[in-house]
Amino acid sequence: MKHINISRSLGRPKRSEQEQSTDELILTVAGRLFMQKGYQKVPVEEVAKACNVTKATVYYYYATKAELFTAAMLAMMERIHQRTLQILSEDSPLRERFLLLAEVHLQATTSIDLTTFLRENHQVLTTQQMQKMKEAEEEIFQVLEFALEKAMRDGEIRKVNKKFAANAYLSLLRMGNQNLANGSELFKDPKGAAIEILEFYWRSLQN
Amino acid sequence: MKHINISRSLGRPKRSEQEQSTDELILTVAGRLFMQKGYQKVPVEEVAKACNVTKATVYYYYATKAELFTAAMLAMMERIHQRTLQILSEDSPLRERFLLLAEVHLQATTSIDLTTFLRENHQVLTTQQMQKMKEAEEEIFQVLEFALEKAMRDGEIRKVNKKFAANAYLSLLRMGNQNLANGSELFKDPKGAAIEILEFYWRSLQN
Amino acid sequence: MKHINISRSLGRPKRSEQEQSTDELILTVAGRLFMQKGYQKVPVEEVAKACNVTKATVYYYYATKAELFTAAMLAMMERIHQRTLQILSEDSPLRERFLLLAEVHLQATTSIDLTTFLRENHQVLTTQQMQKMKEAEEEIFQVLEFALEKAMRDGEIRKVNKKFAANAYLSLLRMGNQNLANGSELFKDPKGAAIEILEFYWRSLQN
Amino acid sequence: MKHINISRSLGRPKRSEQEQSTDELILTVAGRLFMQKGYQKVPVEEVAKACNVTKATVYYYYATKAELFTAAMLAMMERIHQRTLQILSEDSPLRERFLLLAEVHLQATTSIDLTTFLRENHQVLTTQQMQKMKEAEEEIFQVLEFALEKAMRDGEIRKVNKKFAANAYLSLLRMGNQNLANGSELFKDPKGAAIEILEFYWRSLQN
DNA sequence: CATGAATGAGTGTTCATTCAT
DNA sequence: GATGAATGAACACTCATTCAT
Repeated sequence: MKHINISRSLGRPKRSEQEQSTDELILTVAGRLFMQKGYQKVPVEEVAKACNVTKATVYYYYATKAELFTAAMLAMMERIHQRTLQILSEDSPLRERFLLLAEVHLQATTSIDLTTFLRENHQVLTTQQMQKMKEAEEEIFQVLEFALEKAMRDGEIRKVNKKFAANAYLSLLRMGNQNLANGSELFKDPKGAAIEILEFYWRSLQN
Repeated sequence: MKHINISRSLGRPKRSEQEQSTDELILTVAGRLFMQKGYQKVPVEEVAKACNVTKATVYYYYATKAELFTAAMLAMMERIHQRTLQILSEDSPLRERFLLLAEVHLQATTSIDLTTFLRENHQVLTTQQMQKMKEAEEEIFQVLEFALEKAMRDGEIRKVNKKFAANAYLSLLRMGNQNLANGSELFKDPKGAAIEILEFYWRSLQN
Repeated sequence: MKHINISRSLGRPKRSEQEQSTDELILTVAGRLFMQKGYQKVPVEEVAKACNVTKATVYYYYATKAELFTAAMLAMMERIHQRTLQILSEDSPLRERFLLLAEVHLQATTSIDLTTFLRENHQVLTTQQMQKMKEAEEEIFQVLEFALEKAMRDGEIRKVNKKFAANAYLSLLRMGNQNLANGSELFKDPKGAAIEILEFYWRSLQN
Repeated sequence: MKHINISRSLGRPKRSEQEQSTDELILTVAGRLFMQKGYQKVPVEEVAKACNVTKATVYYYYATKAELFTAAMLAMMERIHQRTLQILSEDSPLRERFLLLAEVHLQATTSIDLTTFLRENHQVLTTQQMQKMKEAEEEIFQVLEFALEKAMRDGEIRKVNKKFAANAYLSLLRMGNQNLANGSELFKDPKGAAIEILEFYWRSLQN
């Protein structure tokens, strides 16, 4: 209703937040802030200011803070979902695709791993809101599981519990993200981290 | 007036909270609550009430909420440290010790993985407080790394970056914890989870 | 787009709200809502929604909320005025006319007694707005007073302060309304209430 | 618990609000303000300021605004109850006692008639809070009804529905209060009003 | 050792009102 | 004639913290 989506260049959707409609701008900014500081530590006012609008404007579009949070997270997850889907749709060997995926996600500020983050903030959300989040999360997992399943069928990797393998993969990526985020000397750069993580992970999948 | 502790169902009451001195009681209870709900969502008042004392009493022992948090976390980490140290000090094969460690920690409500938790709440702490936490965390890691190093020297596992391996191990354990915590069907019980996780992890360490 | 009025149970919908012009519709609906919940507890938005228009539309017709309130109340009072005038214009004995008036008003959701209601909300109105209200109220009183005066002249009732008598009459009607509105067992139905009230009131007017 | 009632001279409890404990002070002031301007139009902050404390202090004693309101009203009603009881307990003729009661209440800023007032603000209260109010109101009515009943038994007045008669009496007093409050020329002073009202009312009770 | 009282600085949310279209 | 977008000013309520006793 309040959406007037005026195009969206598929290539690099980063630059020029000014072009977004106000509600989209709020969504993007809120998502960034919530991820950076956590739900509790971002007053609605801060989101508003970062968007050059007033608190009341935020409430014009999103009825409650929790709803804004939900919407922002869902949008984020959808972006991740798409990016993941796109990478895994190529037809190179799974190992290559997983490596690429790792690189991409270790570079992104928005981690693939909303899991932890959501769990922390799950208490403010209504059951329905949580449900939506779970579904969105599940979709992302399914993309991974599907790719793993195919690789098993093709004999590219050994038979494993695909759910487990998907979880483990994301878990290791999250570890990478965190070590990159804080100044740990474990990894120097995303690329190196991706390689090391995948090399380690892959051993567990090998025939 | 005597404390009349009317039980508190969640998380087994650490045998005989009544016997602890007030400051220890506060520490324990605070630790439990912070872990359950997160730093932001636990008012000092709540800690106080759960201890049958007043807010002012909490402040009598701990100058600020952040300090209480720090102290509670350090105590927790110390307990984990000790437990970990104890398990890894035995002289069975590393794989067995890691399995046991996994079992123990997947059963505990207090996860071995404070890493994530600390990162969330890191903004309220002073640099000094963070420093202490880092050190405590580091100690836990070192126990793992030491065990891994020895196993490498003994040829029990292949040569790997021990820091990386320790991180990966904890990362997978955390994944286990989370899947056990929310109702995911991935694992049915801690024991099974421990086995599956270790089996997966170990493949990456094998010669 | 057509109005799709999905019924609104409380207070019979004043036959065919759809036919009214928008400004009249707003007036009617606002009147009903203000009476039901009180000025303060009816946001302009609520009036708008109940009319299937937007807030801005309400402001298009009425410059401020207070003005809308004033207009709605005046319209209401005018209706009451007319109804009262009509009943009291008949030439049956005063007692009969007062009884009929009582019945009619105890059945109406919109009480004859705006007095109290206005007093509550008098602080938001401008002096001029209050003035108009006072005048409208006064007109209603005058109809009663006129009838009382005539009855005195005709010897139908004893000599009393007509202003006082009019006030007392409305006061007792209000009491009736309230006892009917809340579930008090004092009265079972409007008709019975009217009879009882008039019987009591009349004794004070008798020669 | 938070009450430390340090005496209370039975004679004239008006003067010297400073002697009251903070919670009592808040109660008194809140009562006065709510009666003057209505629940909605008195921000908690205003109550606080009028007491020379901060908003937070008000909330220290009363969990919500509605609770403060309830407590203040109950206290008021209790005072009215006591005053009424005291006056009606004397053993002069009912007419004299009712006259005195009328005088007293027409002079008081705090009207005997909370009925209307409560009805307006009833929507913010919980059912339980409303219940308490109703009970307190009922008690006041019972004092009146009891006196009326006795007068009937003694043949001082005719047989009437005592509930009705009590309601009517309060209704007329309220009318008096309102006409005294706004500048209506109907009454010049409380004493005169009391006399006129009682004279009118009494005719309906006479044998 | 422990507490009751008090507070300052938020923080989510509401709402009357304006204005360009 | 009607509206979507935006806002400023309130306002209820929370909470970490202080302090005299």
